[in-house]
Amino acid sequence: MSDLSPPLATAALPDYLASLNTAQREAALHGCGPNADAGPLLVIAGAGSGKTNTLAHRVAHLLAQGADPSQILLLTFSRRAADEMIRRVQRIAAKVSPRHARLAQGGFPWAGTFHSVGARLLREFAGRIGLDPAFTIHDREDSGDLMNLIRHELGLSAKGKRFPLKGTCLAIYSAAVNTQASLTEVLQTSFPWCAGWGQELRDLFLAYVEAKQAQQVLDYDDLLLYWAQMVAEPELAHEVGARFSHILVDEFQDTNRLQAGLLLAMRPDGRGLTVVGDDAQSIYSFRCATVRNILDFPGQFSTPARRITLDRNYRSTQPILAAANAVIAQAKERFSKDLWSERISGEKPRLVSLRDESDQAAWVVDQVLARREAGLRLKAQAVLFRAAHHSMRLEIELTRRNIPFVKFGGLKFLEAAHVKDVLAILRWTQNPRDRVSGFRAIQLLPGLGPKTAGRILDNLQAAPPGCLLLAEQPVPEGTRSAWQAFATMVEALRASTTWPAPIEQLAQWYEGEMDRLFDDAPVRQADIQQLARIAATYPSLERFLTELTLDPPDATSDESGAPLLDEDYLVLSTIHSAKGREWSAVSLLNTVDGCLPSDLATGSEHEIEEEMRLLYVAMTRAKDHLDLLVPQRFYVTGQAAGGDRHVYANRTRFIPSRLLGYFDQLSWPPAEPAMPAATPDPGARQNAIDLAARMRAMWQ
DNA sequence: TGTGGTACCTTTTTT
DNA sequence: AGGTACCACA
Repeated sequence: MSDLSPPLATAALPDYLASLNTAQREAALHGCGPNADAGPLLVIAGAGSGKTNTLAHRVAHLLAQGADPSQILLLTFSRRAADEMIRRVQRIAAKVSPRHARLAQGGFPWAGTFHSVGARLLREFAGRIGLDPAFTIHDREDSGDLMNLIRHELGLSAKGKRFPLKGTCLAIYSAAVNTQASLTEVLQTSFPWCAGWGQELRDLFLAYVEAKQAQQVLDYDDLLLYWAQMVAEPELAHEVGARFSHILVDEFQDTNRLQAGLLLAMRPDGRGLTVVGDDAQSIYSFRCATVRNILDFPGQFSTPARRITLDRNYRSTQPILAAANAVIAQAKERFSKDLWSERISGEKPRLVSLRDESDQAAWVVDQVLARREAGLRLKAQAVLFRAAHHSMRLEIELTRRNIPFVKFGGLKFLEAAHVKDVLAILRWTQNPRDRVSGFRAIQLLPGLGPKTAGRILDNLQAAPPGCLLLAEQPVPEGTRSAWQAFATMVEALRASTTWPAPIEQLAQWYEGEMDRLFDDAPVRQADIQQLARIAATYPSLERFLTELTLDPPDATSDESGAPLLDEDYLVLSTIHSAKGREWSAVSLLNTVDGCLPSDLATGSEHEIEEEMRLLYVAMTRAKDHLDLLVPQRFYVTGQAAGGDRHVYANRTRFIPSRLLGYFDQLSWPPAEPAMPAATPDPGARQNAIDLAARMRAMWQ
């Protein structure tokens, strides 16, 4: 190994680091070499500054220095980001030596999100912390259902509408956990309208926690919370920390206090700890992420962390960057850098005024096709938007004109009722104490509602464990035979030791019930088959359930299977889901006040600043072409088809007049003088509505 | 008492 | 596409 680490000052750099610039190289080499010390490192990496590449080089270099891949903890924002990182590490390692290439090929078992790594650690240490290693993981909806159940049991729903709804309760609970603040504090700062319910909420949360423990169920927050509690024990903290020679964290600006706390507990002196982030791209404060994590990081350790800034942008042309810099320069709390680029271009980003959302959709499609004619693949183009439903008109237009697209963000595969049904049965199979899943599963049968389901679950709970009396549960006469079939199937699933045979059996049973449960059963049936196919790629039921909950397939393409992946398609994405990605051409829909900033997020200065960062993130995704679209009119919902009630929208407040110089402005359709067509054209609108109806009719 | 149907509303961003 | 409120039927 010593021959791999000559004194850096005198030796030539290894070839595989030659492509990095000075700052990137310093980040990759930090703490390596004879006289260096591997103290904590903070990398401030601006948009498009080669952050992933730098981190990947650092990991590859650590391997070259003799680090063991199974001792590297690599925390990323999503499974996809982790995979991308590992692919690059493997490419770089291949340049180091065949031995290192093999080493990297073996994989990085501890690369993933905070939540999925937490789940792995907790299963492994379950015995030591009084947890059943077979615990199930509830997603947000499951957690909401359980919260609702408790809310009801405590009689809080009976007090009328004034008690917060389940979603709000869960949000309050989650905020308290993730910010590590007291309930009183959270209520005061974030939920002042619920402040009067402090004691009731405290009771509710206690009962919620007790229910989760009795059912051996963990929610998203628990994966972090149990992890944090585990490493709060010095002995366990040392043991867990010692498993990892290096800890690297990507997108550090989007971590919350709980996450920062557990890093610190595992690495009190910061040795071997690297965090990378960009305060200008912090867009997850609704998940309790705090920029303070980055700001406070250097000072947390006895020797302050080293700070390296990457401010050279390799992605965007200079005019795009100038506009983005001008937008983010308006931010009040801001502590870094202006990005610079050498990519000269005469093309400024465009600000396009359009009549309404239908024109916006038509215009975007025209532009996309024109660029494809000019040789730019659909895959190199993307359409971004603040909220998932903003792209609805565009999706209709794309479908009508036969242009393939993939949408990221918005409604998930796993949130569809039929997928949740199947998963609920599987979870109930794996963990009979999981009441939320059982509750949902039982009610799939005709004639069985909440009351009967509750009674059956009570009976099962009272019976000694392992006693199979599901089939004997009292159900109404008319349901008798259906119940027998259901009970037989569930018991067969429980007895099964093979995988994935059980899901085939379950899918078969469920498909038989679908005609009764849904009007549009045929469409949903395809999803069930897809789910079975996905399941078959996991080694066991437990792994399937855990990883599906924590790393759900996030694009429509993941659902519709492999065929699409080879084809060319346009990317539609929420700004949040576009994080870390880049395209040659980017169009941003609805760059108007009310959409960006969202009118639901203009309550505080804090929220407005975050909306501004969202615009910044969206703009910095573009390499060569950037269009910001400003539809002037929005038709009001809740009126007859073709109705003409509408509101006028203004350009986003984040691009005030004095910034207009950074953009080329144009209107579409171009004003046609002397043509009365500028007045509303009811015929055209009628057509648009008709198309929407035709889209629906395809599935009716 | 419990279930199932209908009408109406609302939909930020996500591990 | 889901949740909720309300009403009708077993």
